[in-house]
Amino acid sequence: MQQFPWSPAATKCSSTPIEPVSLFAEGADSIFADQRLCFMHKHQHHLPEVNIVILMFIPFEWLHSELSNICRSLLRVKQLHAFLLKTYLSEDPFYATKILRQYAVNSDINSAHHVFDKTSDRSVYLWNSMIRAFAQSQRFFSAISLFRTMLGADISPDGHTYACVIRACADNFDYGMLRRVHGGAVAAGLGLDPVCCSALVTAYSKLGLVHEARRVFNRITEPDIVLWNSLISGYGSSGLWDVGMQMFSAMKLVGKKPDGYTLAGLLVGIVDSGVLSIGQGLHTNSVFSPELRLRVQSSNDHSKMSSTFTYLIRIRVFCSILNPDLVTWSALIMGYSQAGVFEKVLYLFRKLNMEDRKADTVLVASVLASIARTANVGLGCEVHGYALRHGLELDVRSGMLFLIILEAFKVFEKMLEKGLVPDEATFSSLLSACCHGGLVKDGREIFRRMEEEFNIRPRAEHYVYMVKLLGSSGELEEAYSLIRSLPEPVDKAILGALLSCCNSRGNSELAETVAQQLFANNPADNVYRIMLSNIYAGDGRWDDVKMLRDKITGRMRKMPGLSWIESS
DNA sequence: TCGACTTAGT
Repeated sequence: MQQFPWSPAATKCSSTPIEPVSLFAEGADSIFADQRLCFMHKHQHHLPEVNIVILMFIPFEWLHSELSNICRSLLRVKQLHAFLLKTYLSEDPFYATKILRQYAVNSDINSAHHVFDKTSDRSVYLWNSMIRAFAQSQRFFSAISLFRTMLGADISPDGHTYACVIRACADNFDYGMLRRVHGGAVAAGLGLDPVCCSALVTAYSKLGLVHEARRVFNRITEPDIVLWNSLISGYGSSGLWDVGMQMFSAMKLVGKKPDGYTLAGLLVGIVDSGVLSIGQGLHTNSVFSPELRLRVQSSNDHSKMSSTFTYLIRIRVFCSILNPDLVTWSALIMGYSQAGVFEKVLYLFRKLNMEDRKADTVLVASVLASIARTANVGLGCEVHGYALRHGLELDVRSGMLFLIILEAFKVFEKMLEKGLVPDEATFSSLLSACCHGGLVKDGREIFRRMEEEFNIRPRAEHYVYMVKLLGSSGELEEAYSLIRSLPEPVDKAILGALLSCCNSRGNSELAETVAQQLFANNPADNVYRIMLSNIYAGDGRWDDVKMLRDKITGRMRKMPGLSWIESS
């Protein structure tokens, strides 16, 4: 960092501490045109004996915003760290915490730990950030052991400390540890701490123990918004979105204003439950009437429920929230998209745009993929146009497959007309198109013709398409019998496709059969470990879950959600 | 004096 000569402004004011801003105002900008302006610490006791020493030509505002924004690269964090080390600020636990967290964000846990070690004056924030860094990088035992060290240190853990550890327990599916830490929090007098309790509610929900979550919630006399949201999300992800709706009403009754988290929690539950994919029929305005809710709860015949119902819920909920974030928008848009209410999808897309928010690639891709199921080219083009205008086209090509759905069969017919002979690849494309469009009947027909009419033996990829196509439309048994007609060992991609369908359709019995088979033949494959552990979790077999999880390394240690546990 | 607890999707 280049040192600048003393500025006239600085010498003039040298007898009294000055704010960087006033220094700037006094015409220093010409001198510091290139290098912002000099700063000094606001606290008198930090100042050296000389009245003013210019340490660096960087303003606090800049430094703070640099430290608070997430640094995109490790190099940048290292530069900032090196900069701080040249100043007395590196001793300050506040700045040490900021740097530590930036290292953690960039997955450099060793450097984060180094910062922690080198900081002698450790605030609760510093401890918590280090514990969180360990937990988020899946170093569960380091997190717990640091937590234990903290218990013996001369600083007391607070609600956030316990929240970090509790979350780590849930992420690690360690129910026993969760109970112990919960007990510890109560013993430490944090049993009613709002932050700690929010984490507990989320953790218990994540383990499929939403009733336990509710018990934690019930002990709090005046739950804050985060606690409400945690519980509502817990119900949503546990398949009990209707209870979530009741909590939502209760929440408004006591005057708590819902926010984006509330809505996302509700919507996720509704979307997950598949209620939205149900057709038309019932028309009513009394969205929250007990009568209607009863009807919905007691009805197993989902076809009686209508998109009107969920549409009204959504709009109501949405309007009651002032400033929905992208997660909320996306949850809503995805809900409409999956429900097939595409005019709403486009309406919200435009609205999102007008509010100066930008849909990200995942949202656009998801919407396109789900429009693909309707094979509506016009809509697809409109959304695709949106993607192009926003420079998202590179990421959404998978969503554009719907065009090939429609075109594939036309091309195929033309091929035959011209006397061309289709080959294996031709049928791959056709079956792929059927998969994307959910065209079960066409798929079956093409698969049959392929062998009978054109004398082509299906390869593994053709079976994968068929299994996906059948499985995702609920024809699990048919998919399984197709597989059983094959000689052993069955290609793992085929079995994997069926397993994935079993999981998403909630058929745990068949899923376990398939998973065991896969697991036996492919012991090194993490994907099947995760799917299998998901099944074990559903049966509360936490020891089995942990055993599998311990063998998984890297990014895949993050487990999928367990939303079906409570409902199954 | 400042930070932190809760949410989705190909």
